[in-house]
Amino acid sequence: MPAPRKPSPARTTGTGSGPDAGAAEDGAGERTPAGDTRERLLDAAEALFVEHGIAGTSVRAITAAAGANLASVNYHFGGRERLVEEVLRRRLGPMNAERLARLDALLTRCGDAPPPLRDVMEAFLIPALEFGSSEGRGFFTLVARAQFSTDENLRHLLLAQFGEVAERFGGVLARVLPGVPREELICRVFFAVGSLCHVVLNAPMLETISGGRLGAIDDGLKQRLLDFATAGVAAAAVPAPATASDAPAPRPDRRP
Amino acid sequence: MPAPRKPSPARTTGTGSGPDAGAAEDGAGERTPAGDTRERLLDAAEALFVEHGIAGTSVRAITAAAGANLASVNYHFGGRERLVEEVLRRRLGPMNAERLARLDALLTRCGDAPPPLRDVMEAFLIPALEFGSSEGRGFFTLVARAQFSTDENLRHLLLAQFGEVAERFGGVLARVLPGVPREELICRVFFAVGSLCHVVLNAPMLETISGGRLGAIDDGLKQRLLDFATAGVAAAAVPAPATASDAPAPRPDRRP
DNA sequence: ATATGTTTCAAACGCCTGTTTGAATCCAGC
DNA sequence: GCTGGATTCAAACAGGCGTTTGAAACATAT
Repeated sequence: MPAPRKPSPARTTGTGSGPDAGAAEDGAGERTPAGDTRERLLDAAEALFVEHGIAGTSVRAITAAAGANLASVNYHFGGRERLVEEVLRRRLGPMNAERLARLDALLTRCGDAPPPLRDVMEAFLIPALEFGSSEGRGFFTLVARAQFSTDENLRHLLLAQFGEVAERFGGVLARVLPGVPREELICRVFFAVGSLCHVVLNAPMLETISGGRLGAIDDGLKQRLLDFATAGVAAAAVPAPATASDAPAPRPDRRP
Repeated sequence: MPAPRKPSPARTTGTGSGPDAGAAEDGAGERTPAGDTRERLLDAAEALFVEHGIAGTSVRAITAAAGANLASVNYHFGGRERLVEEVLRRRLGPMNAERLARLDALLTRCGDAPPPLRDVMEAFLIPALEFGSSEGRGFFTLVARAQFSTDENLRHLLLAQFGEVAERFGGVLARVLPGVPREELICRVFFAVGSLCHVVLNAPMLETISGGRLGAIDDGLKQRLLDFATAGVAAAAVPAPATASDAPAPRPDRRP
């Protein structure tokens, strides 16, 4: 019996009498009177995940930080794993919504003309960085970590939430860089996400490398990342595979 | 007693009679007759770390895969943590050595002229990708994972091994892109490392996103990463911080 | 005041982890 | 053919983990 869950009799899911049940909402909305504990658990878990990683945070640590009983995680969520998912889901939606909102605002502002690439990248990157430093207090660290984790379950969750964002931005980018084939665009945005995650997770390391001159995710660093990603995504379509010749591949300088 | 190590009497380090001892070499070189087990442990650990992550691999799994006794890890290395370090150290040296060798070869080939940026980036990126796909069978996945782990110990290890590489490449890059301030260069290479790690760790995810058209770390993907990183590192020095104006910042097109 | 359903609680369970231990085994040197 | 150091082995240890349990506490409606 390798499956560690659902072992007890009579109780089919979770701990049985708990309100965990459905994946999305529990029907009653959030009018639960003592839903207090649930929220405290989510907050405590998020904070601890950011600091010690998901795998490095125990249910005991979470409940202790939340001032709740050890069993409360199983009661409210039906298990540790489902709590993790809920922590991610809670902020992933708003974050991606802001990305899309910024993109919409940009498109509106530009009318029929294709928007500047840098602004598109900004709409994509900045929300992640903001969620990662001020509002959600480093939430994107969590996303980045989940991205690099070995847990297939988490990665699927991220991929699912990411779908609409990828679709919309992909479409706009194809319009901004009409000469670049679709799969090339996918690649480049993928690369940019890598840089983004690296910054969010390893900003302290950057501080060490630079001897203290860099490190904090401030406006300067944001601009630098934006510059880097913009230039990378805009790289020439199909550069010469040859190595010896110099020529950094002449920029098409395409712009309507 | 929070410290889990060195609890027993008479034995000061590790399990006592084991040959682990010093951090670097144990003086006798590698002429140990039955050093066979030690090597098998390292190989098995590396393979399992690549597949299931470092945190997700138990000493029991390693010893089982190596056909060794459970206690052998403690006997030969003095503990799980020291085994992890050794697995990393064993290949990190050669990998960075190849980076430097490629850089030297490039410099020799170019004589007094500053080498093309793309070739410099290639000397930096390709060894990691090769170690990550053919020779060391995905070893760089391990480095990338350690980079993103919460384990401060591991990250310090990486940083230490990375020192000389950073120094040398930083110097050459400063010569190739004389207009870009040092801290800007550091940042950009840092970003490129992020892309690199993302590719190595999440190539399967790229496959999902692209609908199967991309995914394997083949020559095509390597070239794409190289293009992206080269363009990003070569981004204009200090672009306008304004957002609305288009102008992807005119390329200085500096080249001697 | 009683009955009902929800939430909290302390305690335990079973499992897996890294490590330790002391005896068994191997293998050279004499 | 012993002796002694190196290596392997099976077994156990202590501790942390996620989860379960059944009763206590609470709130609410009748």
